[in-house]
Order: sequence, then C-alpha cells, then structure tokens
Amino acid sequence: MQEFFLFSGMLLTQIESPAITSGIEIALAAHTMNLKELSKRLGLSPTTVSRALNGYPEVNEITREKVMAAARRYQYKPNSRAIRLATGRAMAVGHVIPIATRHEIVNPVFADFIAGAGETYSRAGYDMLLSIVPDDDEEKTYYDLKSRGTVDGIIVHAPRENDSRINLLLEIGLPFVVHGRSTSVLQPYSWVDVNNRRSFLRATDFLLDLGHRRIALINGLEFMDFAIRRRKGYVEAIENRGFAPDPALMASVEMTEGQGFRIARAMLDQPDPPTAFILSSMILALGARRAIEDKGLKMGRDVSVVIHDDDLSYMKNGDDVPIFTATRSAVREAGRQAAGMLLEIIANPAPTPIERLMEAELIIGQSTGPAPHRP
Amino acid sequence: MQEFFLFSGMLLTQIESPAITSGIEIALAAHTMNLKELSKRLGLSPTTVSRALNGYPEVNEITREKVMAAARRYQYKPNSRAIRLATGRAMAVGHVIPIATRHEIVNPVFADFIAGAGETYSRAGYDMLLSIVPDDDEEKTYYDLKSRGTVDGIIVHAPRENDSRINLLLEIGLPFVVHGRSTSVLQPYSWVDVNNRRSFLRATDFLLDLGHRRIALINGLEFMDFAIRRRKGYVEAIENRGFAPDPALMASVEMTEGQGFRIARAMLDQPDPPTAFILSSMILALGARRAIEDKGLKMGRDVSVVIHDDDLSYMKNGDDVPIFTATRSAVREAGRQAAGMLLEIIANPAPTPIERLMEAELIIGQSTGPAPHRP
DNA sequence: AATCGTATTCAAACCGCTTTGGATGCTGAA
DNA sequence: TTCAGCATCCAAAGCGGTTTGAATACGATT
Repeated sequence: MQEFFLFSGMLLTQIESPAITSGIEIALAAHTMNLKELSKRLGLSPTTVSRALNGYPEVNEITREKVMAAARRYQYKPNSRAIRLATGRAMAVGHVIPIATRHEIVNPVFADFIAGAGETYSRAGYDMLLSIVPDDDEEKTYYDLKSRGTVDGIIVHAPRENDSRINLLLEIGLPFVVHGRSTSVLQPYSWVDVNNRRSFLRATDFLLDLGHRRIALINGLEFMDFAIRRRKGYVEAIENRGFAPDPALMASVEMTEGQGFRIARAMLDQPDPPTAFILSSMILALGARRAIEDKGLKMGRDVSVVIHDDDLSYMKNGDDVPIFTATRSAVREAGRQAAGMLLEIIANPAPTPIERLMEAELIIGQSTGPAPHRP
Repeated sequence: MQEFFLFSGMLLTQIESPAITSGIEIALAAHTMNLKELSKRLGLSPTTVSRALNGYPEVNEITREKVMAAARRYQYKPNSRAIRLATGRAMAVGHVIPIATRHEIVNPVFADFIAGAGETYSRAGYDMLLSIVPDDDEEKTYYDLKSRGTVDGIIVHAPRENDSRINLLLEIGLPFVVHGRSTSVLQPYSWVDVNNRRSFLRATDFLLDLGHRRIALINGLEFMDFAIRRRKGYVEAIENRGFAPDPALMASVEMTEGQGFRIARAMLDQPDPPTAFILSSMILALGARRAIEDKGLKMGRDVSVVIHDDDLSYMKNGDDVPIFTATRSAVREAGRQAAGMLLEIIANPAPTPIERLMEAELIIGQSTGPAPHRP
C-alpha cells in the first residue's frame, strides 16, 4: 500500500508516459479504483471528475464524455461510505421491527410491506436498514439511529393505540412515516393507513344485510391501533341497526391459525352460536375455517366468514375466485406509498405532514351467504 | 452554521472560562456533539478522546473516566458515517432478497430468518441491509454492494440448484454465507442448511412404516435446491423398500395455500389416490387439509399428512400438541447461525469455509396414522 | 487594445472519525 | 547525574468523496 502511493505519486509527474500508465492499469484496477486514481488516469482534477459524473453543468461536454467512458471502463463506483460522510446524508432508511418480548411473533405482513417499500428505495438509490428490536428498547434504537446519523428517516411499524414512539420521533426531529395511526397522539405526523373502521363497518353491514344477527369478531390484540379501529367499525355497524354487540362474540387474540381455531370453536360451542365471523386476518381465518369444518358445518352455507385480506403474496385469497369474502387492501402497495412519502419528506422537509388513507375494497367470495334459518 | 463554527473556534482559546462554556452547552448539545466538540470541552485532543472511548490502553484511567462521563453527559454518539469511512468497514451486512419477476412471491420464511439474523447483528453492532431485487439483476446488486463498500458481507437466500451467485461472490471476494446449498457448485463455500434429504427420507420412512404405500409428495418448485434434496430423500426412501416412486404422486409447485389445495384435490380424485401426503411447507398443508376435508375425509385417519415445518412464529404447528406430524427445523435459529458465521468470516477471513448442517427433528402430531385398509 | 463575462478547470478545505509517528515528562536503573 | 523506558498525550495524515473559492483562457464588447 505504501509502495502504491509512492508509485502513483510518481505518476502524477509523469502522466504523459503511456508506457508506464498502461502497465499499471490492470494491476491497480483490480484493487481500488477510486476518484483520485480515476482522475489521475484522466489527467484531470478530482473536482472535475466528480462534477462530470454527477452531472454538474460547469463541465465541458467533451470532458464529461471522456470521464464517463473512463468510469465505465475502469468500473469506477464511488465509495458509498465516503459519499455519505461528505454529503452528510445517510442515503438509507430504517425500518424498525419490534419483536414483542413476550411472544416472539414476527408480523407476517412485514415481508410484503417491506418488499413494496424496497422497490421504491432501490429506485431512488436508497438503502433499507432493518432493525429487529425487542420492543422495550425500541426508543433507544430510534435515538441512536438519529444521533449516529445512520439513516435519514424511518418507517414506524405496528403503532399502538397511544404510541410514544411518535412523540419521540417528533422531538428528536427524525423524519418518519407511520404505517398505521396512533389514535391518542394529538400532534400531526405523516402516515399511511387503511380505513380499518370503515372496512369493518362495511363488512359487518354486508353480513347484516345477508340477515346475520349473530356476527362474531375475532380481532387482533387490541393494544394495536388497527385492531381498535376495526372493532369500532364492527360495533358501529351493529349499533346502527339498533342491536347491541354481544361481548361473547368478540375476541381479541394473537393472529395465528391456532388462535383462530380455538376461538372459533369455542364460540361455535356456545348455546347461541354465531352464524357469521369477521376475522382480522387470513391466518386467523384458516383456523376458523378448520373449526367450522370440524363441527361438520360448511363455510358459506352454515357459517359465513369475512376476513380482512392484506393480499400477501404467499397467502393469496384464491387464485381466480376469492375463497373468502374480504376487505382487501394490498399491504405491498402501502409499503410503496409509505416509502415514497418518506423519501419525499426527507427531500424537502414538509411543512405539513402527509396523510394517506386507503380504502379497502369489499370483494365477495365463496365464504358468505344468507343467514341460515334458525331451527 | 457558519456562526456556530466561528463561535466554537473562539472556545478553543477561551477554554478555561467556565462561564462561557456552560452558557453554550445547551444550545450546542442539541445540535451536533461530535468528537471535536467533545474534546474541546474536555481540553483534550481528539486522539485521546477517541482512544479513551474505544478502550485503548495508552490512556490514563482517570482521563478515561472523565471522557466517558463527558460523553454520557453530552450524549455523544460517534457518527457512524465517519467511523465507516475512517475504518474502512461498513459495519453492515446485506441480505439480498430476490423477487421472482414472474410471480411476485416473497418467501414467507424470510421474516423469521431475518429476525434471527437481526438479533445476532444488533448484538455485534452491525446493521442489516435489505435489498429487494428482481432476480434478473441480482448479480449486479452484489457487484455494487461490493465495489461501493456498502456492506462487509452478504447472506445468500434461496439458492437454486446451480446458483451462479456463489461463483460470482467467490470471484469478487465478498464474504458470504448461503442459507441452503447449491448442489452443482463445486467450489467450497460457507453455508447453513437443514438436512433436507434426510428429513424427507425419514418422513417417508415414517409413513412407510405406518403401512402407507401411496405416498404423495407436494414439493416446492424444483429449481430451488432444497426442493431437489427433499425429493431425493423421498425417492430414496421409497426405493429402499423396493418400490418405485409414482410420478403421478409427485408435484412441484409454488408453496401457497391455493396450490396445496389444488394439487391435493387432483391427487385425491385419481383412481388410486394417495393415503398420505408429504408437504414441503405448512402453507401447502393448510390447502391440502382443506382438500382432504372437502372430500369428506379425515386427516390422520383416512389420509395422513407429514409436513416440513420451518417453525415460523406466526404459523405455529399447534400450540401444545402439534397438529401436523412434521420434520421441524427452526428457520429463525438458522438465521442466527448464518449471521454468526458471517460475522466470524468477516472478522477473520477463514482459510476454509464453514459448513453447518442442521438435522430436523421428526415430531409426531395428529395428522398421521396407520394406512387405512383398502376397500 | 483594454476590459469583461463566460466557460472550464483546479487547489484546498471539509465531512467526523481513526491511526501513525512523534513529543513530553517522569521514574528507576546504571 | 544520566539516560533508557514507560506512561500519556497530541499533531497531522489519512479514509474517499463533495464543495467552495479562485485561477485561467478565450471570445466578445467597447
């Protein structure tokens, strides 16, 4: 390395000797082709080369061509660490995935959300940083990310009803977009969310219109904001018709197949069982369907089921005809949107936060039908 | 900003005036507390402060205490961009997630694998970089990651039977660990894998021992290396008993619920239907179970099912008693292992690659039973 | 011919840290 | 008393880019 610098130092004064330069080309190209080297080869200053490559106007077009050609030829790629230090931008966005310390569940929608976001980032030349953090020291993570300058912004996942992370991020001034909302937070902030309340209101209405009166809700854990909103929609629809929601038909659980099965079975075993289920996820629904069929009932005839469908790529709701009637909202698209918004906010720190409310579409599948007549 | 620097320049000459320093403390602390500032406050050189914080021996313990205290007090966090440039290390690991351009499926095991890996990284102070890349320009991504110095190493996901990525990575000299293996690659490389062949051999053996003779295999797409190995194990077990595998009982599909349903139903509709299924994933199994029950058959009695269970956190195979008999291998643990190996390789580039073969355990659930007598 | 504006290029400072190669002062052996 | 050796500390040179503030050349203007 020492030698290398000495030698390249010599080159500086002997730049006109093609014999020497061409001799070294191969040996060095393999090692490190950096700006200094490249400009030396070109007989230009690093300033000009940098500008040529970055499209600044104050450089002769002919020179620019030459520089571009040389960059291609020597496969010059600017060192991202140097760029980051020099520009003061991290060119990276953080996704902090909390892992509930009690039950180590990784939310399955992350995969698709992140896939969507990733598309946006790579198009914009941004990196995506993933932090898997036990949910108790999540705030410390945000603080660190900010003060070490590792990222330019953050996506907040899985907001709770009153999520302290939002205030923290506002305080420390790290740009962020929330995937979802946090009801009790009063300060304005940017978010992308599905209209959960409305989705579940419509789903419930749909079932009510079919004549169902015993409609069960199997929801996600209700410290999560989305779950609260969904329950509100469900309750609202029932009360709109002058009925009272039955607590025995409302459950709030971890969204696994097993829980879906367990709760659905328990409800079906009640004296006055539900004739319809509304479920917060496809995975819950798979369990519920099992419970229904275990009881010798047929889904869509004896028991109706409506789900919320995040349209996960590996968990499609039927390939042609949807199996489940569902309120569908593609989480991947939400990922794209959130990422786009965040980059926008980073680029020009917005005066007013951006809010994007996506409506889920109600798609009719084979899992719903008119309420059966009571025996 | 201009002003700030001017002012802090004055401080240099007036360091002994506590009145002034304390006056500025708050105003500045909020903005940027960097090494230069911190050392100025301490009346020490950046060299010493840096060494004190990084635990170098050539610094007086009393000085070190003071430095540590000041760092805490001013909440000094070294800028990660600067560290990275200065040390030449990225302190980051890349996970390149290929998205099949045709069918945009995100492999659901990624979430848990990455959760496992993430634990290891954050303990070691490494960042995790996620690149979601259409699988056609995946190689370009690796090349970029290397030459821009964005990461110190890479985890290769979802290797195919003859995966060109491995040779590429060996060539460009970027440390990596493969999650899985690539049969046709001859050069040695580091990997973590489940013994897929053996798992499926045991699963098949188990069913054969129960008297099953018509055992169907619903496998993942067989350009994937793991799928090939699983099929080998299945075929081997059958041939070991002097039987011939029946192509009509072997399918290779995308691992979705829908495909599981479709293939299982088609097989059950054959004249000589299978009495048992071996399935490459839990999600396939959910579909197969639906097909079985749709036919009025009972899983575990009329039709046996064995699955491979990656032990995904949101897709547990029963909470107490396993629902499916399964060859289980926790993908999250694989993530931890792979990450650990990669960091090890980065720390001291190993002379010989590390290989870790994990055995899956066969757990007996409620989905298997003796082969029913033929009518 | 002198002056000016414009186009083009460059030297040097800077981003915020690490690390090399001395300095400095003090202790204890010769 | 002298000097090697050790403990501490520091100035300055990187790391590999970007960016500021000039310098230079040249055709156009007056």
